[in-house]
Amino acid sequence: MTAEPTIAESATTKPHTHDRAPNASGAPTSDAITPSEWELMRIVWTSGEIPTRDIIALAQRKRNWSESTIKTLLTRLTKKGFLTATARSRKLFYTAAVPEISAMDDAANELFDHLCSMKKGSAIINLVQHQTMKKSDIYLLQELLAQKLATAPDTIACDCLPDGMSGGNCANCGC
Amino acid sequence: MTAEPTIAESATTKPHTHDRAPNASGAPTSDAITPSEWELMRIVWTSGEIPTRDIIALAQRKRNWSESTIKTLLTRLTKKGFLTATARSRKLFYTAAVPEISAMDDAANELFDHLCSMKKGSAIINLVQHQTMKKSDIYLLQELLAQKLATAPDTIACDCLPDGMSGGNCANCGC
DNA sequence: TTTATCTGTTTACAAGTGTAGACCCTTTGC
DNA sequence: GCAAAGGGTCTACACTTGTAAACAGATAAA
Repeated sequence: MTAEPTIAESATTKPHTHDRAPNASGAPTSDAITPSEWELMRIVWTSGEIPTRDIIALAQRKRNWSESTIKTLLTRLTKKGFLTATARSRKLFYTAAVPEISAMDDAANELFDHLCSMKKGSAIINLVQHQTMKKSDIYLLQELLAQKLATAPDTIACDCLPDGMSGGNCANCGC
Repeated sequence: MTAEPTIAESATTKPHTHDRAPNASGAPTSDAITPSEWELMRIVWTSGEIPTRDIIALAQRKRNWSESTIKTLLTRLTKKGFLTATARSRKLFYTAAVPEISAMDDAANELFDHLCSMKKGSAIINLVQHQTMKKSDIYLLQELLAQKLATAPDTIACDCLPDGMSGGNCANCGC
C-alpha cells in the first residue's frame, strides 16, 4: 500500500438543530469556518498539500496553541468538509477542500446578509477605507462601480423592520 | 417615582476565558453581536426607544421565535452592552447603546482581519458585486478609490504564514 | 379581592467553539 | 527487542449561542 487513505474516514452525517445559513458556493454544506479555524485554513490554502507536523509548526508561530488544539481543529475542519486529509505513510496530509476565495466571499456575504440593506453601502465604504488594496484591485473595482452605477437605485429602503411595520417611525429613512 | 431604572441592574462583570477581539469603536468592550442578535439590534436601531412588547411583535414577524427567546436575547444584548434598558412604569424600554454604523463597521473589519491581506481586495470586489449600492454611495466610493489609488501599493504580500516561513512555497505569491 | 394577564428574571439544555490532556499504535534509536 | 518518539483518535470541559419553559411580582379585569 502506498497512498490509500488508511486513517480517518471522516464525514460524519450527524443531524444538527441550529439552522446556519447553508454554504453558497458549490462546496460543503456545513457549518462555517470559525475564527480559530481560519488561521489553519490560511496555512493550508497558502501551502498547498501539507502534513500535520508542518501545520502545527507554522500555526504555533502565530498562536499559543498546543499541538493537541491544532490537531483537534484540523479534525473539525475535515469533518466540516473544509479540509481533505489524505494518509500517506502513516501521516496525514491536508489539502483545502474549498477555494480560499469562495470561503472568503461566503463569509463576507453572510455577514452582509444581516446588515440593513440601506447601510450596506457605508459598510463597504468603511472596508475600502480601512483595508489596503493594491492598485490592480482598485482598478477592477472602479470598472465594476462604473458598470454598477448604470443600474444602481437612487435610494435603498431600510429593511430592518418587517414589511409595512415601520409606520413612518423608522429612525433611519422615516419609512 | 417616574423614570428611575427599577428593574434590571445589568452589567455582570464575569471573567471569561476566551479572548475574543476587543471591540474597536469607543463603545462596549464585550463579545460580538451574534447572528440572531443582529435581528433584534436592527429593530432597535431602526425604531429608536422601543418597549419589549413591540420588539417581540416585530421580531416574531420575521422569525419563529418564542416570546421567551426574544426576551433572553434582549437580556444578553443588554449584558453585552449593545442595548440599554430603561425601566419606565414597570416596563423595559430598549435603546441601542452603540451606533449601527459602528457595529457594522466593527463586524466587517473583524471579519476582514482574518482574511489573507493579499486577497482582501477580491473580497471587497465580491461584496460590491453582490450587494446593491445606491448611486450616492457609489459616488462616494469612487472618490475614495481615486484618493486611495495615489498611495496604493502595486502588490500586497500574502501574510498567511508567519514571517519568513513561506520559503518560496507560498501557493499564492510564491514568496 | 380574587384572578387572569403582562412582563421581567431564572433556569435549562443541546450543540458549537476554544483549548487541551489522555490514550494508543507504529516506527525508530539503542 | 525494548524504550522513546511521533502522530492519530478520544475524551474533557468551560463558555457561547440558539431556543424556550418555569417562575415571580405587579397590574388590570371581573
